[in-house]
Amino acid sequence: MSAITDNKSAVAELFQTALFSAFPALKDETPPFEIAVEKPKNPEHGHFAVNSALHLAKKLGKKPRDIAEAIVMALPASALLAGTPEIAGPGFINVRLSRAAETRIVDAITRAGDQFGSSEIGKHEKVMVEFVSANPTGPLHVGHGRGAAIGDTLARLLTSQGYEVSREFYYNDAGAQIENLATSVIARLSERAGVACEFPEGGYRGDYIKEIAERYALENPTDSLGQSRDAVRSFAVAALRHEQDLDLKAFEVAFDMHYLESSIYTEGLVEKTVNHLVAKGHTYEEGGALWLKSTDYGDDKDRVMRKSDGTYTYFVPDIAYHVTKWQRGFTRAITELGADHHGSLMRVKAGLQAMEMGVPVGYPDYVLHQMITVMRGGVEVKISKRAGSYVTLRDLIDEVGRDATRYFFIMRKSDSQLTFDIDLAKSHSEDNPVYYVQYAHARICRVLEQWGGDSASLADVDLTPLASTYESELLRSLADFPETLSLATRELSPHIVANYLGELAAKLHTYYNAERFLIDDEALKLARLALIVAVRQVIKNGLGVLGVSAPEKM
RNA sequence: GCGCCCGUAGCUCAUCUGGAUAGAGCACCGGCCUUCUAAGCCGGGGGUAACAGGUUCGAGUCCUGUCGGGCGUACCA
Repeated sequence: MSAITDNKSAVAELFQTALFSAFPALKDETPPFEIAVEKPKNPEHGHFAVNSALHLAKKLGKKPRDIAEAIVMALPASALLAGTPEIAGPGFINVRLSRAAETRIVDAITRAGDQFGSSEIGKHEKVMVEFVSANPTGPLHVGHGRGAAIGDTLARLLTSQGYEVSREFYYNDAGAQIENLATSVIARLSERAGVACEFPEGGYRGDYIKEIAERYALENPTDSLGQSRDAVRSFAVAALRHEQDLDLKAFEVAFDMHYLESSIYTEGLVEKTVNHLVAKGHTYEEGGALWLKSTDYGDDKDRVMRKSDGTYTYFVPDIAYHVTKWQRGFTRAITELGADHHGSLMRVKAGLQAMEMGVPVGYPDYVLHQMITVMRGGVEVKISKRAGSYVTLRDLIDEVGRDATRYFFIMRKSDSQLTFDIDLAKSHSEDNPVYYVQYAHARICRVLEQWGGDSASLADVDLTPLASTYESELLRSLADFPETLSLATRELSPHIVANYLGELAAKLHTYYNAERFLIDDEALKLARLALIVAVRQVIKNGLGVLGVSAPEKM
């Protein structure tokens, strides 16, 4: 529980008392009318605003301003408030906190430290975040990178809010893509051995296929033509999985579980799922195929589950996989995908409902991310040498670093398109949003270093000397941090955290440039240092949620 | 055709469960280096929130329609 939540709910409680004493009849309503306290955008409107007078105007048949006045008159005395709240505009009541109430947030941050901003909202509910889930058919590309950054940040957010989080990677290691991979490697093996062969239509053409063929031939001299298709296939999959693991490690994204699509087949879950759906009566046969009546559950057309040739379409294992999530006890599941997969959402949700096994409507939550355009020197970069047709995650990490890559991937709403400007991500200037935030952290470290005292000794400093508008602005922002995290978690929107940090850093830089910290007035100096130590803590916690480091020097 | 997402300053984007005069940065214009980092600061111009309706005391935000952009819409995975 943070101090500002205390302030906000304390203000709400105060006004609730006043409201009921001014208009006792409201208490008898079911449910009783509740005061809503909000934070005005404009600082001139105080710390909090109460707009209940506007809501109640019609109900009470009075003018909003008269109602507001009656409420203010009925307010009990409180140390929380600075002066009498004023009535403004059409009937807003603007509340200003006393200095003591306003600065409480600094103590709260000091006490909570790295835990500041976390909560128990999740009540240890088990939630699975599935993300990346790339086919092991090539190096990870920038889209996977965006998915990795978003998924991992969501997992961190959920953890901070008291959920029990499990990260999972779903490997599509079965099916046509994998056969295509094997075919491509075999073609390169033939080529390498000087055997004439046509490269397969739609095969993977990146240089990495040649590398794999080269290694396979070296390690399997008796099969340098790749005549053992099974051996080639498993060699290639293992090699690419290993490479993807290394990329993710460099990105500092770790998974608790890798779920193999092939295990869905080997464990017979496909048949089990189909039989279950048939038994529940949600299927029919037509044209030799077995169809799911997904239109009964909101899909725009029915879907084939078993083709007339007897094989299953891909979405059956998708359903079976999501069933396992539910059966493994994940009462919440988040599936992070590229937006080009959005066609499968409705089918999976429909399939899960048709299973009639108590899965809540809307399960799982989908978070989709839009395409990325990579820019360098003002022109779009489309190709990496190794992968051939796309830019790899590794290219970005190697060129701009993990911190900038992660930050850039999450700083925009995931469902809007992202332009990744490599020059910007590398630059050490305020234009670079990551640099700007990290620099704020380093700058505070620098001031403390110059001061030379022990920052732990600032814990009990008297904060009442803080009086400038810069300081009020910072206090206000600090108080917003817990809500920012809970909002970002609720909305499954990591970019909210990045936006917050950008604003906090801007306020810090403005403060830094306007006021001096190392001054002769000892009381004011210590108060200011205590404030910026709190700012540093919040920046560190915020960057931690994004998986970005908070450097002490830059 | 149908479904999903998007449309806010010249550009990139904010605007928290509907609130008060829609905000930042870049770019542009004008000032500031004897300073804890000029890797910076201060000031200025710039808007019919795609468009048209509706709900509301109040709409960029919710609903409907139109236009524009992206993606999807296989007995492909």
